[in-house]
Amino acid sequence: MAMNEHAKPTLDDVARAAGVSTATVSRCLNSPDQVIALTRERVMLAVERLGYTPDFGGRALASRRTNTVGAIIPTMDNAIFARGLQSFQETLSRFGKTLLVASSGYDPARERQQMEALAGRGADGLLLIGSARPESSTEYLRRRGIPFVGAWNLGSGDGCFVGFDNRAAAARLAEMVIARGHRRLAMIAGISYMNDRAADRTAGVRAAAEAAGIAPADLPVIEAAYTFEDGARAMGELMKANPRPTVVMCGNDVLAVGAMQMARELGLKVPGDVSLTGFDDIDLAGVVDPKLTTVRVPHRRMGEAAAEMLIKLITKQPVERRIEIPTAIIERGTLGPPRADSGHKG
Amino acid sequence: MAMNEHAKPTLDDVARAAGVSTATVSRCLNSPDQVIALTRERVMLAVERLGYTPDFGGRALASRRTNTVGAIIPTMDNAIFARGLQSFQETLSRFGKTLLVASSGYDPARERQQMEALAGRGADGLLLIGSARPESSTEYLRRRGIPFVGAWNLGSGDGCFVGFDNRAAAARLAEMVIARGHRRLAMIAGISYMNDRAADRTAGVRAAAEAAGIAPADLPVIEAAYTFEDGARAMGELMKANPRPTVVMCGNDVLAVGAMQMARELGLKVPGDVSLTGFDDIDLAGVVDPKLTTVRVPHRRMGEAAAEMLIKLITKQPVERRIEIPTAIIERGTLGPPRADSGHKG
DNA sequence: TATCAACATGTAAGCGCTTACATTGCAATG
DNA sequence: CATTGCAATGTAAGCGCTTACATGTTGATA
Repeated sequence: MAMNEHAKPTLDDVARAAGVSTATVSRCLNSPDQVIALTRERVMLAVERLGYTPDFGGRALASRRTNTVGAIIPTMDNAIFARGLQSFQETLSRFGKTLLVASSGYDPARERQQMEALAGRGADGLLLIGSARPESSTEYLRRRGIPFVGAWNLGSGDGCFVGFDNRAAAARLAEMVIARGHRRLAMIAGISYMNDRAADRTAGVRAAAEAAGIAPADLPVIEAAYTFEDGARAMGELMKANPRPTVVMCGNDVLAVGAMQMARELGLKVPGDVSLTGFDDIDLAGVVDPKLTTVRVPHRRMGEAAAEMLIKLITKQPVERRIEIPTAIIERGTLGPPRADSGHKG
Repeated sequence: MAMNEHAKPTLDDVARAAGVSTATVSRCLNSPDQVIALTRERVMLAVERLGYTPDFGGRALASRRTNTVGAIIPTMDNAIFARGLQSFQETLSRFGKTLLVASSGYDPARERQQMEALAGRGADGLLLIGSARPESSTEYLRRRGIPFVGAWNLGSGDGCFVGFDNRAAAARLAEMVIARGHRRLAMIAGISYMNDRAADRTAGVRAAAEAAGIAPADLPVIEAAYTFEDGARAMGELMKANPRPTVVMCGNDVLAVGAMQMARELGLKVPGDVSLTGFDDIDLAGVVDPKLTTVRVPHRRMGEAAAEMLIKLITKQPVERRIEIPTAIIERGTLGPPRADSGHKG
C-alpha cells in the first residue's frame, strides 16, 4: 500500500497526499514557522510516509543557491590534508553548508576539470590547495564569480590565503640542523611541479644552506612522490654517496618515515649514523621510533580559518586577505649531531 | 569587454552568442556528432569565450539522470578506506560516473542524513560500508529505488555485498597465534556499536580462543576508537594485568601501531615481551619496526569489484549478489612465541 | 455589523536544461 | 520538375522546486 508508486516522490506527491499546495509543503521544509502547526504535522507525516527527500537540482535551480562549498585537494590517499579538511568541513557545517570534496592528483588539468564540475554543481565557493595553477583556472573562477581561498601556503598573487610560510619554516629547520653541526645535508623533496608547498620547502632549505656557506654539491636533492616507498627509494639513492650526508631533510613526514625504514634496512642508526627531519607533524610522526623531528602545522586551525574566510567571501563581508598560521619546530628523536668521523671527507 | 555580464552564463547566452538555438548548444555538449562541424566550432568558441559550464541542477532536472554515485564511509581520517575508495572511484570514472563522498562518523543517524543528501543530489547508486544499520535506512533507499552495495564485509541480509569474511580472517589469525603457543591473549578491538567489521573480528578471535579451550578471563577485550592514541591507551590498560597477556591482537593496524608505541614506552620488547597483531595491512604496517604481522585485505580489488557491481545494479544487469574477496595472513615481525617464563601464572 | 489587519494558504511563473517533435534545406530519385 | 528522405537545426514542453503575489480566513476593532 505504501508502495503505490515506485518512483521517487516529488513535492507534488507530498502536497497531494497532505491535501495542501506545493507551496505549503515547500514552506514546511524551508521555513516551518510560516505554517500553522496542524498543517505542518500533516505535511511532515506525508513526507515521512512517502520517504520524500527534496530534489537538490530542482531546489538549486529554483532558489539559485546551493549552500554547498567545494574543496579540491591533491590527494585523499594521504593524511596530510585529512585533518585540515575535517575541521574545514566541521566549521562549514556549523554555518549550514555542505562540503563536496574532489581530488586532482596534483594535476592542474584535472584540478580545472574538478573546478568546472563543482561550479556546475553550484558550489558557492571553493577551497584550493596552494597557489600554483594556470592563470586560466583562477580566471575561470573569477568569471563565474565563485570566490575561493588557497590554503596550506601563502600565495603571492592577489587571491585570498590561509596558510603558513613553507619556505621560512623549512629554512628555520635547516638552520637548526646546521647549528647542530651538520655540513653535509641532503634532501628528499616533494615533487615541485605545480606544488608550491614542495617547492617552497626545498627553496627554504637551499637558502639556509647557502647562507651557511654550504656548497650546492653538499646539498643533493631528490624529488619523490609522497609515499613511504618513494621516500625509501630516494633514501637508498642518497646513502650511496661517499661521503654520505649526515642528515637527510624530508619534504614531509611520510617521506621521512620511508627514509627511516630504508635506513634501518641499510643498517644505519637514526640519528646515530644519519639524522632525519620531516614536515607536517602528522600522527605518524609521533609513532615511529625514534619519533620524528619535524615542523608542526596547525591543520585544524588552518581548516577553521579557511572556512571562516570562505564564508565571509561568499557573503561578501570584508576579509583579511591573507592569514598566516604559525608553525613550530618539534624536536624529537631523529635529529642528532653528525657522526664524529663524518666531518672529514674520505 | 569579455566581462559584459558578470553573472554566470547560461545555455541561452551561449546560444545567442553563437547564433543558434539552445537545442543545438545542448547537442554540441552532449552528442557532438549530431551537429555539423562548422556549427559545432562556432558553439564551442562561444562556450570558451563566455566561460560557460553547464548547470548540473538544470541538467539533472531535465535529463533525469546524474551519472553520479555516492559513497558514505565512516571516516576519512584514516587510511582504512582511502585505498579502496580510490580504486572504487577510478573504476567509476572509467564508466563516466562521478563519485560523491560523505562521511558518517560511525553514526547511523548521520549516515541516514547523508543518504538523504546524496539521494537529493541525485546519486544513481550508493556505496555503503558494512551492513550494520537500521532497517529504516535501507528501506528508505529501496523506496527511492536507489541501488546500493555494502563493502568491507559480507552482509547477512538480502543486500548486495563485496567484501571479506572478517570473522573467519580474525579466527584464522587467532588460531595461528594460539598455534605459536600463546594461551593468554588480549584484544584491542574496534568499537563494535554499529560496526559489523569490528564486531566480527572480535567474534572471530573469541571463537578461536574458545575452540582452543582458552578461558574468557584469558581473553580480555578493550574496545577503542581507531586512533594511535586510543590504541596506546588500551595497551597501557592491558599491560597492567598480572600475569600479562603474551599477545595482544588488535582490531586494525592503527590500533596495533598505537599499542606498539605504548609497549615501547613501557619498556616492553615486541615481540620478545609481548606479541602484537594488526588487521588491514595498510602501508603503515610495513613501516614500523618490527613490521606488523597482520591480515591483508585487497582493498583495490574490493573497490573495483564494488564499482562494477554497483554499475550493474544501476543499469539493471544481473549481478552476483555477494562477492567474497580473499584475505591473507601476512607474517612479519610482531608475532613471536610467548615469553619462556610467561606460561605460568605468577 | 462592517472594516481591516494579520496570518495561513494557494496560484502560477520561472530557474537552466534536455528532448520529442516540427521544420528547413538539400541531394538524390522517379 | 515534383517527390522523397535524410541530416541539421529550431520550437517548446516540461523536469521539481521556490517565491512573489493573490486569495481566503480569522478575530479584533470601530
